[in-house]
Amino acid sequence: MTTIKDVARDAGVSIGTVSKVINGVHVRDEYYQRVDASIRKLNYRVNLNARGLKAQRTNDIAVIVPTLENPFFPPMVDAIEKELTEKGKRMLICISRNDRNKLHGYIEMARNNRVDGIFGVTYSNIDDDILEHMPIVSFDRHFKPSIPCVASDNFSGGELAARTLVEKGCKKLLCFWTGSDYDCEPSKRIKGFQQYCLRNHVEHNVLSYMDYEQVDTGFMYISQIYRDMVRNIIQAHSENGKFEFDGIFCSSDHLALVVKEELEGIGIRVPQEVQIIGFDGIQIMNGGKPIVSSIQQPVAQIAQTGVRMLLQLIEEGSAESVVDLPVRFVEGGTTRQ
Amino acid sequence: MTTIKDVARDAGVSIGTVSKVINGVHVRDEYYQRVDASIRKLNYRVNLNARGLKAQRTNDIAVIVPTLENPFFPPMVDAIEKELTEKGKRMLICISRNDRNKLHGYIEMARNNRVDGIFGVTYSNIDDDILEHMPIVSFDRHFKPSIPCVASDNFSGGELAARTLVEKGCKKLLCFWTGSDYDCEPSKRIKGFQQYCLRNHVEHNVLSYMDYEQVDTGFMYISQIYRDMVRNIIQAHSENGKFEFDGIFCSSDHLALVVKEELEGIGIRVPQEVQIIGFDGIQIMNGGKPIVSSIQQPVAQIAQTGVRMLLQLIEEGSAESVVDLPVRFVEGGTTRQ
DNA sequence: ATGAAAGCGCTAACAG
DNA sequence: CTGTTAGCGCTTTCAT
Repeated sequence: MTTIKDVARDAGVSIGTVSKVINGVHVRDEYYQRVDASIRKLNYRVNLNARGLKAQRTNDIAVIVPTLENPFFPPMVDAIEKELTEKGKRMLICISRNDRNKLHGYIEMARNNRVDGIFGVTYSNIDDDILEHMPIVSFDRHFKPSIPCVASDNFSGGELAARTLVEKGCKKLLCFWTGSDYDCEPSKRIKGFQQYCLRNHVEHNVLSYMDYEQVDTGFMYISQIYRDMVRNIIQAHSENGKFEFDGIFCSSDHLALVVKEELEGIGIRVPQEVQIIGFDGIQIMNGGKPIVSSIQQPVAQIAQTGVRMLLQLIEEGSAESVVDLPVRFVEGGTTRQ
Repeated sequence: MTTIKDVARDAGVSIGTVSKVINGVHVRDEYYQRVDASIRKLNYRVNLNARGLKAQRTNDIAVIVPTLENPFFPPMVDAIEKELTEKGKRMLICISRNDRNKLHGYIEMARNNRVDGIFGVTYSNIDDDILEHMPIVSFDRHFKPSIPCVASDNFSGGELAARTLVEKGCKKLLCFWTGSDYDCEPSKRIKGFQQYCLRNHVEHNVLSYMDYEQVDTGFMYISQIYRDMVRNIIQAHSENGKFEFDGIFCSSDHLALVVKEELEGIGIRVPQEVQIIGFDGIQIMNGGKPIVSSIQQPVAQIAQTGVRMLLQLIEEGSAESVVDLPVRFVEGGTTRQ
């Protein structure tokens, strides 16, 4: 492997001069030409281990996601990768698979490997102390006050869902929640939903199903438990083939899809009898169309903002949380036109 | 940041001794205890830049995928990550987005950054010379003879699809191909399909639609062109609400899904009138069930085998292609029980 | 403007 | 078995 030394020898200049050329510091044009020619000729590349050793950074960012099986995450990873690449960073991906130990292992590894920072798109609990001295930005979750968080405007999302359902003719709303625990940003959706209903005197209820270990991280996709739970809840609120509510706001598109299927399974038509709005705006495998009517999160903007925050955190030591990225309603067939 | 030197000073031993402890070389127990204590006390971590500089490797593997929007890739990435993590490697993810320049940039970056090897899950063309001196294993594709390839037993997959359709009562088969060009492993599916039909005297045809720039890499998901193409082909082969074929083998689950939708769109029932079998066995967002009847690729096994090959290539300088990983038929509602 | 040289943290060869 | 030390490739200060 050719090193800076080889280039220097070949070009007949000192190592320092080659280094300057590499790093864009001005040198005499004649030298520049010679060095440039040698670099090409010898097919020289900087050794980033050496550079990182010297500079004490790696330009590597670790992105932690719980899974790629939940269709919300791949587009997110995609967007983050795009953003990081543009900033000249590399992306290390860490799939925690909702295993606390695995997650800690990753963070350990991240510190070990001296990644410059972490973008945490994950709902797992993390011990506070393990996060010390590591630039980290989290999506949707407040690990601790010192860790900035990026998120959509979940509160407005909840409001928007309720308002949209009402505007589309619903009289009795349900907020159906299977999700992360209450100190996360997403839980603000419930509050937004409730506030709209209260202020506008809309009859409503909130049903919540939690499982701190696996809810809403994608692992329930493969479990029948989740579907059974949905079915039971729907049956508990149905009578004579009629569902108690005519508008449902679900905590995720996945839940919305299951709810839709289960309602249709007992002969209730969607959106004719019951309208459903999910959250996320997932479009995967559906030709660019949302899979259900939904409150769509601005994935690209989340990635962009989160990466900007993280780089700022790395450079300047601090960054402000941004938790109001704009959501929008998208039509996906589970609401009336 | 505490270094090996700090630990040595704190423990009252030489850095050599600390190094030995770190790397599991035996030292006097008393020293071991002291060093171990100091490491904990000072929260010491090995600097992988320094280690990598010394050892001339990084333990980083770059995985190149065209996109994460095609639901086939995330589970693949997931499986590769799992495998690499088990082997103590880190995974850098590179999303080429089907942009030749971007891909080359990545490979350049990979060389620049001294990743130890590349796992290429991509159909893009790559200039031969850029692949010199880089341990690389590719999925499904033969970049050049020296680059080992891992793939499913595509030929058997094609046979299996044809046989299954026939066994389920189909009389006139269609192989509907939108895909990679013919020198890829996947094209063997066509051959397997044809061989079965010829040997068993089954009436059949092959329709192929190619676009080297974007076919089957997921980018057509958002394009109407793809759907229009499918619609046109279906209409061209339909008369009086009847499709010319009663069994279709599609080159991907995505195509199968579109075909199904378009057939149903003109009133042809699936699987009653026409049965469809896709390829891949995608289960995303569908509660563990395949989205269509399909020939399923053994993703975990592909990842496992590919990683093993890559590590062998890195360690020993060479590895054999494996292109016969077993596929199986999975029921997904588009074939009769 | 250029070159010489120190040193980033670690490993391994060698001397003791 | 332990300590000393050279050197991995690079950047950067400091003379020149």
